[in-house]
Amino acid sequence: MIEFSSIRKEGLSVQIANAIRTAIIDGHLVVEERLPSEAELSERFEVSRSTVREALKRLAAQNLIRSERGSSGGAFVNRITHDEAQESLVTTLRLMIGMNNIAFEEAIESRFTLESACLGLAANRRSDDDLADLRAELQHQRSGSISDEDFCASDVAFHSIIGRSTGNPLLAFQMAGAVEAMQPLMNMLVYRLRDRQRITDLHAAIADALEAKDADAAWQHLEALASYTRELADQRRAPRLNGPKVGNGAAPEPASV
Amino acid sequence: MIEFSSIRKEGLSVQIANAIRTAIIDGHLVVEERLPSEAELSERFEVSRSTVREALKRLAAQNLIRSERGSSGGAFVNRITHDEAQESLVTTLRLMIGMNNIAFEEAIESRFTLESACLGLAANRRSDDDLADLRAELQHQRSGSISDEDFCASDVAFHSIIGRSTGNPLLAFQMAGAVEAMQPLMNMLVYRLRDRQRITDLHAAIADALEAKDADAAWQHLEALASYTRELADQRRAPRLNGPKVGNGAAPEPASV
DNA sequence: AAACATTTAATTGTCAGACATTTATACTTT
DNA sequence: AAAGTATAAATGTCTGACAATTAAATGTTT
Repeated sequence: MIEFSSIRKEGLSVQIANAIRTAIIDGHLVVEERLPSEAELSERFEVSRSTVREALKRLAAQNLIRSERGSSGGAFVNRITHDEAQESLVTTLRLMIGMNNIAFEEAIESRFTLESACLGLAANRRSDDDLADLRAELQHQRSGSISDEDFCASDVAFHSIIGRSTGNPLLAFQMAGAVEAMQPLMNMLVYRLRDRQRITDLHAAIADALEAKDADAAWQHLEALASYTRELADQRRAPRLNGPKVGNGAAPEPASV
Repeated sequence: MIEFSSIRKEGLSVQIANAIRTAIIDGHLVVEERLPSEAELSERFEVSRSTVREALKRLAAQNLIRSERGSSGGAFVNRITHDEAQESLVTTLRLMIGMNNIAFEEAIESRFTLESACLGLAANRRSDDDLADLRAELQHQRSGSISDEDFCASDVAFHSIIGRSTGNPLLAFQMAGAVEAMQPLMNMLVYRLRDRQRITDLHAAIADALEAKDADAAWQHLEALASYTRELADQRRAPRLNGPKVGNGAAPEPASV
């Protein structure tokens, strides 16, 4: 184990959390290594066990460590899973969108910009498996019986697969995170049946272009999809201007479609 | 305030944290709203104060809430600042890179792919202020006296400004996060003086292209920068194969396959 | 009456010690 | 040898107390 230097100002638990976090990120504590027990840490830092615990909870919330109970238990440096990382990414992006006056148009633009960058790579690299996955989602979307929620989920999946098709796990990660983070926004759009049809057709066109490894065509159809999304967003807003004032603004969900 | 439904399995503090987190993300608790005091929460959830505290610490670690002391203190739903969000993004990306076998090439590709997407927008939208900021960083990079660390920091700043030049705060956010997250990787590259010169020249070429609003030229120079970065990375690795064993071995680890 | 000082109340931060729960290991019994 | 049992070590939770901080109420002086 390493020596933690002593502590001075600001909340004790915060300082302890920072000390350990730094040790992890700087690599002094490697993945799966076990930290000293809470009792030992509290002696080492000369604080009570509760204080150490609060520090550990902070780190656990960031997925940096994981606590196991029992005789050979303790706190271990966590090998973060892809899912945990993605959840964390999504949370961060959503907070960023929700609390920093990000306009709907900006969010859409950011997402489609990222996706169009992915498309360039995906068109050259997509595997047959990727293509099959895309087709599977398309079929799902075409089945008229699925709910709005399922349609949106399938939409998220479709675009995540495009990210995956780049063959670059980091790009796939960012792409999937962005798409999922914006799902609540997309959910606000009313998907009438006709809209679904149009969207699914554009998805199909993109899949075709990827199959043909035709990046230009893929871009063109993605651009069409982006415009159409903006159009739907405008439609949803414009009529309201003359209509009755919207009660909440947050939860649209017009009764039934 | 809202009613929290009662709790059953899994760690109590985790459940409580989840309950409150959900309330925040779903908008039942709005920004700057004050949560009940720890004492009240512990009554409401029928757990001890320590348990509630650990839950709150978890949320605080995710920047979801902030605790203030004193008479009118308490836990408040946090309006996350841009910097906090970015720090969180950077941490997540770094964990993802460090713990999920992301190759150097993949990281570089992801970063330059994102940046090239930004360049297209930035070429049309960059303000004169953005341009001035880019020039300022260039001048800084040209002053031969700065340290390696400062050079890297300026490099990060330069590319973040490109993200900002898109005029899209969300893209800027993602771009800055990606660049900063990869700084440790870039730092591994030895920057000889000649390298710096070359890099700065390419930066200047990009800035010129942005000034001329010439997206194609900007892409071309960014591509050159990407290639050069890959080249440096290769140089750094290849000679080692015949040389003495590397002390640390933090990155490679092909030892056993 | 206004400015300043003091007390008070509410709230989070920390501490200490106890008990409950979980889990691996060592031991005992069959 | 296998199965069951005790044991020890660790985290999870509870309880109650005190310290530190802050805002507001209260009191005091000019």
